[in-house]
Amino acid sequence: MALFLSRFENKVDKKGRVSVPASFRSALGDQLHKGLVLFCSNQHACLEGFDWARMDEIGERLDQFDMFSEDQDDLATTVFGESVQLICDGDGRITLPTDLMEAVHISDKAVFVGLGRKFQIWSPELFERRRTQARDNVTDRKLTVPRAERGSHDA
Amino acid sequence: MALFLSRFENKVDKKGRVSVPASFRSALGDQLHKGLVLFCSNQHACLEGFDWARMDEIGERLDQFDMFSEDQDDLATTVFGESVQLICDGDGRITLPTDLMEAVHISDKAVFVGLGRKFQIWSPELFERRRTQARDNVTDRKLTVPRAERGSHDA
DNA sequence: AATAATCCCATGATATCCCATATATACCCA
DNA sequence: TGGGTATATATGGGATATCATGGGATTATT
Repeated sequence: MALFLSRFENKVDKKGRVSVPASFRSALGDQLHKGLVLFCSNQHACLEGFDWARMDEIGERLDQFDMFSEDQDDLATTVFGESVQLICDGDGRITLPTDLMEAVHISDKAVFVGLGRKFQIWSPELFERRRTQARDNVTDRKLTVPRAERGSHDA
Repeated sequence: MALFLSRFENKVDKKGRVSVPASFRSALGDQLHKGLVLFCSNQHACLEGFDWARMDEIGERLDQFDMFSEDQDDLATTVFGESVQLICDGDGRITLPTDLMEAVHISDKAVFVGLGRKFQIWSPELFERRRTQARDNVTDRKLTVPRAERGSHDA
């Protein structure tokens, strides 16, 4: 499955187009033609991006909730209801919907941040803040990558 | 899995290219084509390098967190967001990104230090300092290599 | 027809490929 | 053992391809 790495700051032109980093595109492999799925993060002022395979998996995981549970509905509504599918054009660009851009304060520059299975899109200013915050959390709370195989770890 | 050993001082040309030591390359084996993953160390003024399999594994492990957990995001942002994937060219060289070079004060020479599962890249001057410091720590504190099987020692 | 979305091509910058050379190490044969 | 040759590795430079980006043309949309 796709693995998204490192950071890229790309320009957003006046039509709202941004180049998806080439390495992200190649990470998608043959999933590329299905495009990306974007939605507003619930935690941060940024967009979250996934490939289709991952969206499928999110569906699976939500299925583990009790059917008709409120939680499932809430999550499904924010994740699936709010998400958009964007196809790359011939030059590897996507056009960011204006409402999403406004929601996360992106105007003329966008930072793509690889987070492994997913990636995020930030305004450069907000990401700088987020970057130090994440780093501080990791050191303060001594977070480490969990060992293989154990059950889910959460805060 | 790859084992990185010993030290090599190689030149960095004006394009930012360095030869990856041949022994490191052969340690990578068939992982070579996927390249190396580099990022700034949190402890020292140096770069840390892993093979791709290792990165994949970290992605795998982070997957065990609940989706959208804060901890997962913090870790992923610092681990994946800060790292870069570098592919060796036909002559076994990588081009170091300028921002990484500046961060660890590498200009025209780079020292590759094998550390077993990972390796580090230093500027020759800083490494000399680090070398004596590490040696002193080991003798002062009588450090030894721990036995097998116990808990994971990870970044 | 007016507006927006998509496609297509041009450009500059950067990174990648390819070949030439130097240097060191391993190898071979007398 | 010694001398010489072959192989691998490191390094330099120029040609080539890729990528990000801008602008215009073309097609949908209503």
